[in-house]
Amino acid sequence: MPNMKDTIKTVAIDLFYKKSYFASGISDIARLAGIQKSSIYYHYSNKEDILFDILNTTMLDLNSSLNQRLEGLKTAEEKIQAAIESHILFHIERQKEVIIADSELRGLSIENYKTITKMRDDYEGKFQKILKKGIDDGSFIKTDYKIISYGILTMCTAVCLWFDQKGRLSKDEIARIYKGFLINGLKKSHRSNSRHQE
Amino acid sequence: MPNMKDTIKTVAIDLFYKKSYFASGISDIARLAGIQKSSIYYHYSNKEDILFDILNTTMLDLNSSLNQRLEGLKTAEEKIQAAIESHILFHIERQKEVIIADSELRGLSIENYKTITKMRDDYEGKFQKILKKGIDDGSFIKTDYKIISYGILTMCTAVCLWFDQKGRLSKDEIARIYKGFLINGLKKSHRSNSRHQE
DNA sequence: GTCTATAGATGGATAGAC
DNA sequence: GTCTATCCATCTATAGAC
Repeated sequence: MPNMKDTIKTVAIDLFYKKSYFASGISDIARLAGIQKSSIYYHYSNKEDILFDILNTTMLDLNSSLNQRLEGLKTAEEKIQAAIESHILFHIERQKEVIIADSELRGLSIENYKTITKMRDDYEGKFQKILKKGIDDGSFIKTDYKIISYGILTMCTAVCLWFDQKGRLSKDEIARIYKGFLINGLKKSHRSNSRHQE
Repeated sequence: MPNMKDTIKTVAIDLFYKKSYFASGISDIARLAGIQKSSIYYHYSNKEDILFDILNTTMLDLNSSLNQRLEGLKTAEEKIQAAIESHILFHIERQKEVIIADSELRGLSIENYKTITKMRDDYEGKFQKILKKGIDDGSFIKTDYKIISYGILTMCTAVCLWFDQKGRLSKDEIARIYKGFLINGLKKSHRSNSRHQE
């Protein structure tokens, strides 16, 4: 039994995803929510407020998903695998919201913009910390960890753009393939390993 | 000496990049181009026509950049390196346009949408063909070449989102780092190589 | 090829009744 | 908490003079 504020938020997510924020009108939201457009303003102070609510919730949830998934893990390799998996699964499960988060930041006021990008930067920082540790302790190849963090994150973020619920592969299979590829790219060529056979 | 149509296109690229397509008005474009808004309609039949012109040119140029760069190359490894480099450099050199191309497809009519996505799919197909060849001939690890093509392409596409002209690294350095990382991820662990020392 | 003028619709937002 | 009614700004696009 969702209250009206949740209903408004849900239809707004749908609209912003399908038509973009600026192409969606308050009247569109009201029509889909089944109320008059003036009633929107009882729940939200203006249009941007709806957008901010969506982005804020999304970033908070993204961040706590990562924190939960990392709990108790020790090595950089374990951690980066868990972080990659968490990021991919979130970007599939919350497809519409993360697409909005990735494309509608221009709809925010300067202040709100800073709030959201700060959360995003903190989140990225956690990936960078893991990568740096793995490079420093010799688990990963020597590379520019900042640039590679952008690479990994944007590659896994973009899954939300092409993932198809009815497609050939499940979200878990995609996470597995990406993890394998990325870990292979991060690790050295194992020539120093004791194993000499596959 | 640009003509007025080019001027309109240039300021539209700037506006659509900064404010998004739907948040940009014909009056904004006219003001920046230094003419009255009605004069826009002498050069373009409507607002969408401007967007389509931008996207069409961008896709044509992206595609021909790739074709030129691939000319004469033989092996899958040579080809994928060249393709990655071409893709990254284009996404830095034409930053504004590719950001529009990646976020404003919803502004197109069904017909125009099909035209642009067809060009994008053909372009992606070239990457997939190279990857498949490399997997089949044993140069690359056995993996899902379609999924990995999305990974490589979206990772290199997203460079346009974070690249900073005044930043620490040049576009060539970024291309080199990404190429190294991706090739390392695509190739086997060399355990069968004759070299046993770094 | 660019102008002035304007049509006609829709945008976000507010006032005040219930 | 939702409604009706309305304000005013802005939007895309067109007509017709120069």
